[in-house]
Amino acid sequence: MAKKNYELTEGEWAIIQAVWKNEPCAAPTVQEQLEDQKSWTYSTVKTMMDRMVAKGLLKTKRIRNLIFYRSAITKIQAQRGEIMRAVKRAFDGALTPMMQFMLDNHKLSQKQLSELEKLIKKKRAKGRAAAKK
Amino acid sequence: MAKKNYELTEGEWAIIQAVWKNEPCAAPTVQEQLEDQKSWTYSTVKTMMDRMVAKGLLKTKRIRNLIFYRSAITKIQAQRGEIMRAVKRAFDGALTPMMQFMLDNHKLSQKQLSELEKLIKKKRAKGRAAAKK
DNA sequence: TTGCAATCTCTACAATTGTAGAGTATTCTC
DNA sequence: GAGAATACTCTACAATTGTAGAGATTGCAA
Repeated sequence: MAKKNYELTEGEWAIIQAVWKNEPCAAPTVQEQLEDQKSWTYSTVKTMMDRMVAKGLLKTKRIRNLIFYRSAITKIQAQRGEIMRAVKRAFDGALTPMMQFMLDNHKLSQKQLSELEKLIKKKRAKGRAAAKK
Repeated sequence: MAKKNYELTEGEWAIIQAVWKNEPCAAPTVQEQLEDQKSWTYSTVKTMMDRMVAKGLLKTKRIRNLIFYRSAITKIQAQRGEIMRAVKRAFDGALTPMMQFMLDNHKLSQKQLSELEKLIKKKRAKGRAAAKK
């Protein structure tokens, strides 16, 4: 299947995070989970969840008269979607400029920087190894 | 002034990009600019632009019977907003994990990687210098 | 001066998103 | 088995966003 780009709304993010943490789970569980972040009523949560099912973000299984939800996309997919969205809109789809922007515009600590540096080195090494093969 | 976080919609991004490129400019100009990307009528563009004025994303100056628009926020601000949005929703507000994700999940070329590495080195050097002072 | 072209104003409408009440069904408890 | 508690269904509504038509204005060309 072609990898679709998922763009979740604010509310959908809140809900799917709760689902990831608890799946499979029923709507009331999710509502309780979110109670202090968002003060949504059960109705609100349920409505959103059902809309998310319609969109293919969640799926359900009914057991007796209870409905259990689980996620239909992974956190990775959702994260990728969010990044793609940002890079597409704000950086013409070019990832490196976006990363540069982040380096320049958000103060990272020395520790964070060195961590990133390490990561990049590792990536580069891996890339070179693959190229040699 | 407190630095507000701007979150533009898809359409607003298209429009403000055209404005940045041409400001100060009139609505018909913007509409023409976008004609092949988006096939929006003049009416559509004008409506969106006026809504953006109401939101503080654009500002206007009327000269005789023409209305000139210019941006009320910089590209940097808008980019920052887009990134903050992503990092907040998808990475709990933590920037480094987001950058790590990008490194891991989007294949960057050797050249891109080494460029980033260089940038990080420079940042670190600068950071250390500042610390010593 | 009369009319056309360019521009603006006003109004509208559908889809999406956040929000939730009211009523219905099911199940547990006494 | 009746009432209480729990979960579900259905319906609705306001704000935002994408979309645009119809009509009013105004300034220039003939």
